[in-house]
Amino acid sequence: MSTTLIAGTPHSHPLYEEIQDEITRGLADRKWKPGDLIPSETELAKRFGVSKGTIRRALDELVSDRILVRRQGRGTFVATHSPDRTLYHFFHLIGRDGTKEPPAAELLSYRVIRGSDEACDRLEVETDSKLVSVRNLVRLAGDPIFIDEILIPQAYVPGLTEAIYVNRESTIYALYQGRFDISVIRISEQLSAGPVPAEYAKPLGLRTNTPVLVIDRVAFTYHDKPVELRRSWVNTESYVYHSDLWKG
Amino acid sequence: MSTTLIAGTPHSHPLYEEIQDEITRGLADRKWKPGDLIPSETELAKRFGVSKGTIRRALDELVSDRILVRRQGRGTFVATHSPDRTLYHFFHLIGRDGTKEPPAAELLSYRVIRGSDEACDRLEVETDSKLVSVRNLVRLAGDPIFIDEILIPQAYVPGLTEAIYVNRESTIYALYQGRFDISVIRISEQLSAGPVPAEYAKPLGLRTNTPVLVIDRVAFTYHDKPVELRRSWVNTESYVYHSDLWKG
DNA sequence: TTCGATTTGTTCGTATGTATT
DNA sequence: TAATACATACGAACAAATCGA
Repeated sequence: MSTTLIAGTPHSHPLYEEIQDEITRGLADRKWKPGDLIPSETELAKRFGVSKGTIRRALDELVSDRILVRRQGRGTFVATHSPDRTLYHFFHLIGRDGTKEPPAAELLSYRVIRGSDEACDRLEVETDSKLVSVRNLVRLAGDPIFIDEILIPQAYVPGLTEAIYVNRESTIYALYQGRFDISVIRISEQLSAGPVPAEYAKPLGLRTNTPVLVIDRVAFTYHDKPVELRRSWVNTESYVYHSDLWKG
Repeated sequence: MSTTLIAGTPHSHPLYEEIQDEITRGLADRKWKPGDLIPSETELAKRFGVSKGTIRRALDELVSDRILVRRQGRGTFVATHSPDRTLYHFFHLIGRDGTKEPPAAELLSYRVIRGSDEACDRLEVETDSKLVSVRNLVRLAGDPIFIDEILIPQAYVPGLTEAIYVNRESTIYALYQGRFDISVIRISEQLSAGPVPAEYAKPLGLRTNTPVLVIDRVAFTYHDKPVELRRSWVNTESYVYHSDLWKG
């Protein structure tokens, strides 16, 4: 109806995509927050002036992307970074025998720095922007397995302090979401191998130059906006990175 | 309507799942082969005695898993291992600058061996089964980047010879599919870091003990049946393993 | 080139089943 | 129990792409 058709431009978007965009915009604008119940399919159908089937079609992809969660008899909710979601969706280290262990982070350093050109570029913020830099030693089943270096624009986490960071419950992504309204919904990782950095050999209990897995991660929120950079150095003696293709 | 409802047993499977299973069975049994046109939605609806909507629902997941491909105006086809599919779906090495290069394999050795207990176990074949073992040096943009060791039960590729292997067009998975009716539809990989094996240092142009990325892959066909093991040692100086989560 | 038949893509509406409150 | 919400299934209509006559 409001889909104005201009001659020559075959206005390719189907209705359900437009509605999907509208809903995603509502999520990005925090009209609906993680954990919230969004309007029922019937209500949305009324509001957008389309059939229930079209609403379902619009929600389908958001549900399969784990941005929304449908619960029969209750409603449709905005997904949250519950421990299990973060653990089994964004955490890919498993034991060589297939076992999963919850990570336990120990803070090594917490600083505010000026971002390098490359970091600012990848985060799509101005050059020299202030970034919060956090380094952790992470243990699995008690053993030190990897070291994390996290970079996030300070502007995205106003008021964050070392104390708040350390005393958080649950994961970092849950902290971003609960306290700063930032929902990480997608990550992109590049993996390579390299010698363990000199200063990390000791905390990881490795000899100099031992090969470690290097994981470079960018975390994105809605509309593919990058919000966090993270580099991990992993001792892969007992744990490996698991990638299942396809499907999730 | 024909879904006979027995009191107490809440006939757990929805209709579209049953139909999905039927179709998957047809694929596994090679009733429809890769590249084939499967019956139209209308025809399938008639054949199964359900509505077109239910057929679409049944096909949806197979399409999103890239097992089937829909083409408007033409029909629905069984997916094939076209070069681009294998390259962009099962091949995850990209340049550090994001560039993609087609891999060019050079045969190092082709043998038939007795599988180790572990290999036979992971391939779900009898202990001591004969396996074809292939080793390749793979170049990207002309440079030797990684080495492959492939293991596949000989029973799965009857008549395969070194000549056939070397003279194949396109990828190995396309060979499995075109000549041996084996469609790889899913792979599972475990990544770790380690020193380059002594015998591979030279062909890869690396110094002894240089860290390389080790990729352990299991390839599956329909019904999660494992068909191939593969281990790769990758020089990650210029190329990295890319993993996008989520979505494909 | 045009036209019609076929096939998938989109949208609508309705009915009924099942889970939750 | 009743109301509500999602899940499944059916059927119909038209749009868009394809292909051959």
